[in-house]
Amino acid sequence: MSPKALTGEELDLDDAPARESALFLVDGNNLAYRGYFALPEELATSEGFPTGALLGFTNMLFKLLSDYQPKGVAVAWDTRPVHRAAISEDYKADRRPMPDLLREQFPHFRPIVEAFGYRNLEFEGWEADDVIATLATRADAAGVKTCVVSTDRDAFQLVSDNVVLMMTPRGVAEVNVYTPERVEARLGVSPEKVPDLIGLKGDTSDNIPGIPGIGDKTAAELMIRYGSLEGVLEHADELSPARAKNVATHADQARASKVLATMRRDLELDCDPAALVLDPPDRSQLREIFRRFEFRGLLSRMDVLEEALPSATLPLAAHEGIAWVEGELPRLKGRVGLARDTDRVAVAPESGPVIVSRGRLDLREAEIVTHDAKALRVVAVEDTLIAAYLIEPGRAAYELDDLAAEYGVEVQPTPEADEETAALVRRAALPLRLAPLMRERLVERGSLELYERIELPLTRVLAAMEDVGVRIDTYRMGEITARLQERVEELEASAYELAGEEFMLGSTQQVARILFEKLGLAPGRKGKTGYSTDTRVLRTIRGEHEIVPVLEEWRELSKLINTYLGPLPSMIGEDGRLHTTFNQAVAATGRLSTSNPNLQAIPIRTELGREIRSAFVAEPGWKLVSADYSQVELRILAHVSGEPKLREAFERGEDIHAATAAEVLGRPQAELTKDERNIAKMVNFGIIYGISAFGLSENLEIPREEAQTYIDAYLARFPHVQDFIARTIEQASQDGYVTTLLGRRRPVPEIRASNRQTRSLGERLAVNSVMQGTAADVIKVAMVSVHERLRAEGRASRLVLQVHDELLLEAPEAEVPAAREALRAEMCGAYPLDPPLAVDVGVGDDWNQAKS
DNA sequence: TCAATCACG
DNA sequence: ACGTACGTGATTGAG
Repeated sequence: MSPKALTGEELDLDDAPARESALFLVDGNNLAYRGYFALPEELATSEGFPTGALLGFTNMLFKLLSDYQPKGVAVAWDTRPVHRAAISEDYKADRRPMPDLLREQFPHFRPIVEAFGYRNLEFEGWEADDVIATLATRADAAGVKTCVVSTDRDAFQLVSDNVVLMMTPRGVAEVNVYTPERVEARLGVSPEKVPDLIGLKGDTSDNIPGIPGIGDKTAAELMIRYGSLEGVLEHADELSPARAKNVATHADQARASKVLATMRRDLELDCDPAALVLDPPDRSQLREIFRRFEFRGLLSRMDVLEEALPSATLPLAAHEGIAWVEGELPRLKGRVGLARDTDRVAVAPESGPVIVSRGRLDLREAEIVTHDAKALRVVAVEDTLIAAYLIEPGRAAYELDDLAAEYGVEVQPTPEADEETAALVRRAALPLRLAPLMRERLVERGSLELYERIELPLTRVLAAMEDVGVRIDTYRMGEITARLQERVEELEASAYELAGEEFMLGSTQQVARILFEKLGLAPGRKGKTGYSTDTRVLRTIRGEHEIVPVLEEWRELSKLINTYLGPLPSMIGEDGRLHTTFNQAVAATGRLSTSNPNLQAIPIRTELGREIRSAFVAEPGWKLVSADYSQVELRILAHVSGEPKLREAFERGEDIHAATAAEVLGRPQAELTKDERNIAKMVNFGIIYGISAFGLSENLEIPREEAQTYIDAYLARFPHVQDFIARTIEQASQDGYVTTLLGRRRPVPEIRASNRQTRSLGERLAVNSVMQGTAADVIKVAMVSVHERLRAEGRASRLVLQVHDELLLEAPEAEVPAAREALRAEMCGAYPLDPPLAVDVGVGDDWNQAKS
């Protein structure tokens, strides 16, 4: 192929290819100069401020938004060109200084970019074209349709299947757009050969010498004949004698010119093209700018922008097909997305095809980015599940596809694969694209530390705990079950006899019918489906009929059998241990939860419950060590409120409920009755839960007025607590969220509801989340520290369970003292609270013993 | 699938 | 005059 039209005049260079572009990368300096030289120098405001360059520049930015529906626009600016200067000393020296008229206008370019909702990019030490080359290359690799806006001839080399080049041949009114075919038609060479071409012919505007006497035409002919600059130099002897001599003498200069003309495409810039998403244009700001610079034409066309609103997000493609790997062990490096299904793994590198393998992959040198690292049992540098949870705790699910849609991230479909494989590939590729966007959100929220220092490391700790499990004494459990089973049957028979009929004791509706209709007992509260028969109702009518205590006991026993004694033994693994699942992205407050089985709800409050708990045992020769925080939430309350009376009571090591009662009643602790202490205890709980008179009255089974007087008395005696509650509610109503001491944020939209009931709920949530959430933060820090300390000390001791304010550890007998100390020290030192954190540690052969 | 109940913190 | 204590998970019966 020969160069058809060296000027580009006869070529069709319409802008249709640019209309497919999602991302526009603009060389800011280039465009500023372009505007300056294209428009009359005397263009100025009525007060004489020059505006020519600004107008040309602004017209172009306006055109991008109005004509091309971009998803993202970034304008790159030169900084000191230290890197380029190192290659050619002349390069910098030869540059003309910026004309004064342009210099005056220069400070105004960046604010204009911002007003359009575009991004300004500047990277210390790099020029705009290198930045653009790097970003265009990354976008290309990711499959993002990109348009580079520059008149720099170097930029031709960036054109590819995904990248087009937009040039403004005269002024900025007209645009030419280059695809690879058009570049070849214009220059006679494909884009990747552009540096060779410029190396030969030079580029006066960029001070690249090339070979004197070789211009567009000759350079193109030579390139077509020999394929590359090196090829031309090698075969110089085949040329006419005069030209051969010329080429030979300037060979080095040509090689240097090629280097100069080669754009740096591999800068280590901290910038993801996917993050260059448009903000909506700031119309009032734009109007203000247009008015100030007297851009009347643009002002009158403002309405065009209304229709040109960009879609909110920049879709991004992440992979180029699939590479199948069988039986090998490829060693992967760098950031990779990772996903797994039942028998295959998929690994998505930043660019290039996704690897799908049935065999094992060597990921030791890879930085894994994934969704739910714990489930994959890998250590990840990014976990989009965890990040999404921190950004938005309390949502029902964190499906990768949902998140992708919400963040506007898309990956290339893989039509060559079956549905299952395509989904697997997608799950590997998506986290890689999502993670940087989520990271940005975490930074905005001040939750990055929480993410990196606590939640991410915690995934490994939890995985280890799940794997270890907890040993069950099945014999002891079977014994209890048999005993209870017998008793339950007795109770059932007895209940039928007392009721005069057989009925389902597990049916609240049938129980209600028996109690309140057939036997005529006084009904208590009612729910949606009828009268309640819950524990508290039964307790109040316990003396009224013999059947009631029977029902109460049946309830307790059947609960224990159905929820624990029955199911647990069948869930024990081959290792004789129970393996729970820790859920790190469920609780809105930041707490963990456990499921299958829920080992955070193992009984303890009743004697029978403690018996069940004693079936949780240590391995022979080992011990269970239990450490629980003493009144963490109230200590956190004392800390965040700064209430001296509360703080001092903790400092003195007092029984906090007794101390509260004594303070409120104004009497010495020694004189308090059990009831008085219990009331104070309930009030303390109430404060943590976000107190309400109704709630307290329900719980203490006292009139609401009385409950209110307790609350009033409490708040009067602890004014800092009252302040804290008021401040927290005020803050939450303002911000719509509350934050824990370690930067965990919980949105509380309820607090702005117009419905009073919902709003009250929001107030309670706000107050409670600060304390419950901070307590969750604290124990998570402790878990990571304990785990890492034990590993660093080379101990066999290991964490096995977490129950909100308690850590359970299993230790070989010889390690018990060290394990105890590790727990105590790391738990107390997890956060410098005032009053300080305190823990109670116990050791035993079973969980019940360890707790007493 | 929902409501009620109850195990835990 | 409302109707709530905060956070979980598992089981059961009812529709």
